[in-house]
Amino acid sequence: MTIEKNLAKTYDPKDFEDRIYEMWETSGAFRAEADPDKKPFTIVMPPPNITGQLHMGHALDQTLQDVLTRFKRLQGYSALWLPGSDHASIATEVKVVDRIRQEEGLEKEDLGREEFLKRAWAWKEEFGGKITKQCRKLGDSCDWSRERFTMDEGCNKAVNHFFVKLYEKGLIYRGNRLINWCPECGTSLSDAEVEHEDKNGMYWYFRYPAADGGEGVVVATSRPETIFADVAIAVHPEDDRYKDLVGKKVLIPLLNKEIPVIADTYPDPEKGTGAVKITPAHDPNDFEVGARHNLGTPTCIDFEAKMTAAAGKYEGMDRYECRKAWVADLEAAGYLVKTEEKVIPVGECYRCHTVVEPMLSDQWFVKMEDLAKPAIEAAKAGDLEHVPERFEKIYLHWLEEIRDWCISRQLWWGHRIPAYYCDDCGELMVAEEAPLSCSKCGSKNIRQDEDVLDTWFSSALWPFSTLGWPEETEDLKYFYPTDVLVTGYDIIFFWVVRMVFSALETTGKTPFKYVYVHGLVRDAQGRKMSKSLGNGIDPLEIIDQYGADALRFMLTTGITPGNDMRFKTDKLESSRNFANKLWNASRFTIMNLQDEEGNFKPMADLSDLNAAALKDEDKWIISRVNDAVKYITNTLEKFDLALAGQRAYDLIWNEYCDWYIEIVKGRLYGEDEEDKKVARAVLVKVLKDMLRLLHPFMPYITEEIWAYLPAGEIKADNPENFLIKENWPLYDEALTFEAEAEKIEMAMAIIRSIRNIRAEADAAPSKKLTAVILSAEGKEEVVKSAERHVKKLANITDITFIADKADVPEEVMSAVVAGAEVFIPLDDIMDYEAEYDRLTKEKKKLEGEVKRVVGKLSNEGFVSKAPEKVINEEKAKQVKYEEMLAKVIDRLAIVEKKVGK
RNA sequence: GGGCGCAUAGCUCAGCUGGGAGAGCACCUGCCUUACAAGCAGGGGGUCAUAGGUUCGAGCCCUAUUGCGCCCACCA
Repeated sequence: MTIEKNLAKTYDPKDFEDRIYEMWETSGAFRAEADPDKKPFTIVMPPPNITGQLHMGHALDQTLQDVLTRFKRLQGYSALWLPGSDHASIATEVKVVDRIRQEEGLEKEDLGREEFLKRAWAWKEEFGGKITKQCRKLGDSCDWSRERFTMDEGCNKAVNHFFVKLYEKGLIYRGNRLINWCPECGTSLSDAEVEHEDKNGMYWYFRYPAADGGEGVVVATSRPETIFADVAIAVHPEDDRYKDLVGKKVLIPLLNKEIPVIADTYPDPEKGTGAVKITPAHDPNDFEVGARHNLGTPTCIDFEAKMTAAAGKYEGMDRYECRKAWVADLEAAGYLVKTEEKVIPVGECYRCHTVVEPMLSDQWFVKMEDLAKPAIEAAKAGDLEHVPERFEKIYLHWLEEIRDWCISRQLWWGHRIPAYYCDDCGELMVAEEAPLSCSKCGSKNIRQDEDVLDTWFSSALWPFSTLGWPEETEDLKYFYPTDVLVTGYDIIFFWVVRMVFSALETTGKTPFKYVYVHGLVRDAQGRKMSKSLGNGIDPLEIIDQYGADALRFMLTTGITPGNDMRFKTDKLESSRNFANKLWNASRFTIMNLQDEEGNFKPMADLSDLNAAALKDEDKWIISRVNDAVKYITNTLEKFDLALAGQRAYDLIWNEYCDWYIEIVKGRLYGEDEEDKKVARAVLVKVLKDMLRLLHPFMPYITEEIWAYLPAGEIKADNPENFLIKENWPLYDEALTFEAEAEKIEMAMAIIRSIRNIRAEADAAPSKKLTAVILSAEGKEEVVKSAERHVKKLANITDITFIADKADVPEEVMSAVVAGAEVFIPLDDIMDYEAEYDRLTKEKKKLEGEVKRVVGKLSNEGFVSKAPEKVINEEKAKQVKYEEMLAKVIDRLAIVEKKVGK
């Protein structure tokens, strides 16, 4: 491969992003091995659904993971980011059913289970890999050689093993219970899969006349269509209004069926009429009451949400149509006492948003109480930490309130439940492998349970099933438990909670130490991105337009942990511009390293910084880098990526580009050959450190630039020299050069003040000026050291340093900085009005500062109670501001005369 | 019914354990200065939602209030 000598003129991420990704991948840079010489760092990727397209949520989620992985990899960890995808039982089945309907005009039942599954697998082969290909565009540095699928052989084995284990411990059971049923999807749902929404609804108050001809009782209901399955009316035992009715019978209106009035503590006398109709088959509370009183469980709604024969003439009607007709009939017959409009919380299927029907049905359940307890304790003991902390509350609350988990689904696509029934004797067998004959009667007529498992049952095992569990593999020993799980707050219940209790049950350890929770990416108006709104933004289009690095930087620096973010293009543009800035600064640096042939010129040896002939600005920028190293490392360790990224931005743009490069230009274009070697060496050293620091955020551009720098001895075909495998810079106390930094900061202050004077006095930047600088006592040397920089960066031809106020020339504009006073003679274009305005403004500002500081220091309470350090700082400020203020007032007196005020 | 988050510059948001209010974008002025106009230099702009409280000191801690948003909850 031939290498251009310098970077392309313009930054165009399309030129290199794909090429670099391929280079990383083929060279095995993402591969992580169980290396005993290194410490492990592990993240398992939340597996995207095979049905999905990569959306902004993935982009955020994955970029966060990639930043952490790359950071740890640079730090020398054996960093494993394990990718994969999820079979997404319901979602995929729906898609495949749709496809078969459209392409073949068939329903899944027409095909039969086996044929259907063939289609589903074909679908997976065809589209399942799409999303992982899209991940590569983002720059995800995951170990693709370990890519897994929640329904692959290993995962299936883990699922069966886990199921059998729980069954044998009595933690999985089969039961006939009320479950959440989605009539549209035709399957049961877990509690987590039901979304609650407040809807405008109605209470209907109906009279249930007494069987003996009395008035009976009035009952409120929001679901009149369930009346057909009423088995009793319940009242509170201490409710005096109904005392006489208890034990008697009332009639279901119109049906004239007798049901008893029972006493139970469930009804709340304050609510409704205090009397409640009991419909055990269609309401969870009623189910409990019914069970307590042995009332039976008649049904009036079927699995398609249609009325059963119990509804008489309404049989076959949709539940809501029936409601309308039935209420009308009741009203006509005079049973409707009143209605009341009311907001009613309704449970909906999280997939299709059909209103869920509580249905009595045979299902498999995980008994949660014993599993939840250790998961609660782990969080309380700190074995599991949520970032930000507040999400622990959500996690705990859910676990504390948890009810048994319904895990069977009436679907075909998924892990089939490893339970078998003997057709002859009805024996139930649960086993990892299908039994050949009945363990009880020996019959060969064995039939596997028809249902599949909740998708999340297999996802729950993801952190260890992907590493080989239930086998005790080397990988499992080395990489497990994982370090951090990165995910959105929206799936804490679905997934995080279940991973934790599953892991504690099987491996005895929390599956990860940290749960790093992020928010949602919303559109520019703050709305949730959704298919129905059509406001989703395709990450691939953004990458195409701005480059993956810009997108990544925007996503990772635009967030506050745990909070939602808005997707704004201005932030994206600013990220792209930042990449461009880095590109150009690098181009400048490389250009100055090379001779005409493009060979690198000699550079000073910086291995011993104290021995090297470093100038103030060299030491200053080295200090700044060192400071950034500390800050960025610390913030990344705390998962505060945004702060880390912003510090890198400041370092590169404000410190390196705006100041260091501008200062160092004079030396690069100068005569001192030895000093040029130093300048070049520092330029590269600092650039390389910056590239390392930025690499986790912007991996492509940093890797591309790296390949053009000397002494990585970058050969694009030598993977050992890739930036991705470099070392993270280390903070070094010895690299803080305070004295030199003070000098550079003085120069910067003086330069800024002169530029300000220029702007105020309309003196063009190209106009050459001279300056007179008066040093404060003790600051002479520091001020003098600014000469070279001020001349160069403020376009000053000559500077006179004075120590006596008497030497200040007559016709000047002036500015006060801490430790010095700057005077610019502007004889021909002197603008005293501007000068007057400026000084007045400056005076006001300083007066404010002085007032505040003096106020503080004259406050008895402050002086006696504030820490000494703070007091000393305030005292120093007082001296500084008073000195500056005095100077400004002096100047102002002179200028006032000039303008005649 | 329970819980949580947010309210800071025109916009989007930072602001770590309380100690001189910041960034990006937008805006105004001047610059094609030999890395970069996706740029450079300079500048304007904030009673940190409201009211109390704690403290020598509050954007930050406590209480209450208002507004917006989110989550949980077995829906008579």
